[in-house]
Amino acid sequence: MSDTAAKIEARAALLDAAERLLISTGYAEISTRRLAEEAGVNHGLVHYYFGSMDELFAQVLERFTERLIARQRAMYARDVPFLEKWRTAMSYLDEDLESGYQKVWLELQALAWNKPALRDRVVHVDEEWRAVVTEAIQGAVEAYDIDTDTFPVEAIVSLVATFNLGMILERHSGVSTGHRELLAAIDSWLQTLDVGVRS
Amino acid sequence: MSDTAAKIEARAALLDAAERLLISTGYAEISTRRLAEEAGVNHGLVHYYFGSMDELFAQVLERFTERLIARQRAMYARDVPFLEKWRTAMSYLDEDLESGYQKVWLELQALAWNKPALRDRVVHVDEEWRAVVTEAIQGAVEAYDIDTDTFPVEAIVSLVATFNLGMILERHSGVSTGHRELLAAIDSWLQTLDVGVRS
DNA sequence: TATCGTCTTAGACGTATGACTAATACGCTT
DNA sequence: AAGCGTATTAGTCATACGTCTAAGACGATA
Repeated sequence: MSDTAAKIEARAALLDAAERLLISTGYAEISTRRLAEEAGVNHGLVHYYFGSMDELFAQVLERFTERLIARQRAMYARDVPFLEKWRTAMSYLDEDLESGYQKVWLELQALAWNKPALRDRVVHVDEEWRAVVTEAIQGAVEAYDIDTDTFPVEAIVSLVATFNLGMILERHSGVSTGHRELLAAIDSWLQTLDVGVRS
Repeated sequence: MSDTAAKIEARAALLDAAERLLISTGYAEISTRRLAEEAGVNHGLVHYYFGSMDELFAQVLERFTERLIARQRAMYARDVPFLEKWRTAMSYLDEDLESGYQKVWLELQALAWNKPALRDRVVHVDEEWRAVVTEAIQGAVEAYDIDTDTFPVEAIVSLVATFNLGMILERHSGVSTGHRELLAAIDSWLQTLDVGVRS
């Protein structure tokens, strides 16, 4: 019925263009006209397909997130020690910085601070990530026999989620002081747990 | 010479208005005209006094930060156990959410992501906070005799700074899952250290 | 009281914006 | 090949924007 090749192409072109512009210039400087020009498409199509810029932005984030959540789940599903999974996850932090995903995510959060209608969409992305992290941490707690009396799983998950988010934010603001030291410290702590479990 | 009462008043009115608007609507929806209206001032004064909106925004953040850094230093200077200082610091997190400071800070970070000229100003604020936290953590490490072999002070500072930032960001995006549990876990861990030192 | 520099105002300029519309091109189906 | 529904286009509309300017009000100084 709908969804002809042409329609899909124009939609994708707009989403791709929005993704590029979010990464390079941020939401505040994206107008329908500029976006359409970047996409090589008539500026009327933005409203024709998406109804509003906000809807389009939300779809950019969701599309991008979908890819990475899939990658993350596949990575954590591997049958290797948690230490290795953790290291891979931390290397993804750098990848996702370079790919621009983190920028897209931050831009949409910033947009949602002032647009209640977008809040739920952004919260949902946060929840997806949290779910992935929770499974991973749950596995680590069991594998490494971590004591959860004073530090329950939910607290660990929250700590991991927030310090990751904090690092992402700091990096985009131009600060990375102590990140290397922090990650090194966590890594060596995990090493002791890993060695303990192997012996 | 300059700095007559009137000049100071108009400047302050603009800074106050910008602060309110940053908190309520975000930087993207603040035009010189809207700001001037909110301040009850002619719209030409924005450029007359500040030259640009960016400069004005930066001054809003710096003025606000100055107050809170002073408060924070005074608080940490008290002669009480670190545990109590920590609890006060965590209660400030809620205060600063309600006062709008965190919103102002986040808005300026978001603005700076796409305006390299603002970067240094925002980084400087981050550095001021980091300096305060570093002193506090340094004191805690000595008072509670914390082992810094695997977790050096710089790593601890980075952890505290990033997870705080992450919590602030999550709260503004409408997420607070696990925050209570995380803070409770840290608190009870600090309690064990505090008790250990008193005996 | 006259003067002078600063503060403040109103308004004009060209440009860009989001929202919308009417006309046209395209590509299926029949 | 004709017809029809969707995709696409160009263009209009009032509005708001940042920037700038020229004029006027104010208040301290002399």
